[in-house]
Amino acid sequence: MNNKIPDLTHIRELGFRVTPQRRFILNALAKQDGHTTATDIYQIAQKEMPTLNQATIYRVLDFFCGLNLVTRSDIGGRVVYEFAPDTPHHHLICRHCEQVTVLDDAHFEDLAAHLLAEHGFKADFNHLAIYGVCAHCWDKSM
Amino acid sequence: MNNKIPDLTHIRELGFRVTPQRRFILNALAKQDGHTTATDIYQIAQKEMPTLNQATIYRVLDFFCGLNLVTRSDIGGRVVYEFAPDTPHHHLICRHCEQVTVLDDAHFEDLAAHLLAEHGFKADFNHLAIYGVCAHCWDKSM
DNA sequence: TATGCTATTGCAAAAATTTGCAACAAATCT
DNA sequence: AGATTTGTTGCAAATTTTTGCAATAGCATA
Ligand SMILES: [Mn+2]
Ligand SMILES: [Mn+2]
Ligand SMILES: [Zn+2]
Ligand SMILES: [Zn+2]
Repeated sequence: MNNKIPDLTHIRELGFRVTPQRRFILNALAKQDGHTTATDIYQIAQKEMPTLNQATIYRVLDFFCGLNLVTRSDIGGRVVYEFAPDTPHHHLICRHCEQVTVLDDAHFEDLAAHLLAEHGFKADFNHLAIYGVCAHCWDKSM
Repeated sequence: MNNKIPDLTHIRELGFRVTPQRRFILNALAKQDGHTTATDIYQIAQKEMPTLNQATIYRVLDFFCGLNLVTRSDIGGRVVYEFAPDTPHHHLICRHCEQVTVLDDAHFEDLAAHLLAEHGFKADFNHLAIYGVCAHCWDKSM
C-alpha cells in the first residue's frame, strides 16, 4: 500500500494547471499498489467522479508520464500505468510463464553512466519491461 | 534497405502453419527499412492483397513477436513493428526533441550476463526504447 | 473580488485494437 | 488424389484509444 500523497502544486510552476481531474487520477494511481490500466481508472471514476471523461483519463495519464510522475509500460500485452515511486524499479517478464518480477533500478546505473559518458545521453530508465526466460522455465526446456 | 527474405518454413516444425497472409506480412516488414505501424501494413495490403483483414494483421504481428521474428515497441506514442535483424538494436529517445537514435545491443551484454548470473534470468533485450534527454537538449536547458 | 488569458475538459466522432465464432485451408496420412 | 485434423482467417461487433472543437475553469493580475 502506498500512502504517499502526490505533490501536484509544483506543476503549477511549470505553467500547467492543477485540476480536480488530475488530482483524482493521480490519487487513484497512488492508492493502487500495482500496475493499473486506463480502464481500471475509468471504473473507479465511475463511482467516485462519474463526470470524469475517458478521453480526459488518457490525456491526463499521458500528461503525468511526460512529467515522469507516472510510468507507462506494455506488460503482457496490456498497457499499464503506475505512480512513479521514489525508487525506480523495472520488471523481468518470462516469455513462457508470463511471470513478472521486480528488478531494482541499481542494475542500470553502470549502463546509465556509460550512455552519459559515451553518447551524452541522460537516460532515465523508468520502469523498463525486460523480456526473456526465467530460471524455472529455462530448466524445464533443457 | 533490407533484402533478406525471411525463412518461414521453420515455423512449420513448431506446429504452426505457413499461410499467404503470414508470408505477405513478414515480407512487407522486411521491405520497409524502419519502424512500421499496423496501419502502414494495412495500407500496403489494400493494394497488394486487398482481402487481407485488419484483425489478421494484428494477430499475425503478435504471432511473429512471440517468435521473436518481429519486434514491437512503443516509440513516441506510436506502436511500431520491425523485422528483427540478425544484430539486435535499441533506441535512445529524447523526451524533449523526440529524436530517435540507434543503440547497439552490445551495450547490454554486461547487464545480460549479470541478470543471468544473479537472477537466473535469460534476458533478450530486444529493441528497447530508452527515454531520456539527448546531449543537445541537455545543453540548451542549462 | 472581478477580469482576462488560455490551458484543460467534455463531448461526439474517428481511429485503432481486440474478441468470438463459423468457414476455410495448410499439413498429414491414407 | 481424397479424407481428416485442427490451426487460421474473415467478418462483425465490442473495446480501447485518439482527435477536433466549443465550452469551461485555473490562476495571474489588477
Ligand atoms: Mn512496476
Ligand atoms: Mn528499431
Ligand atoms: Zn518462466
Ligand atoms: Zn533532444
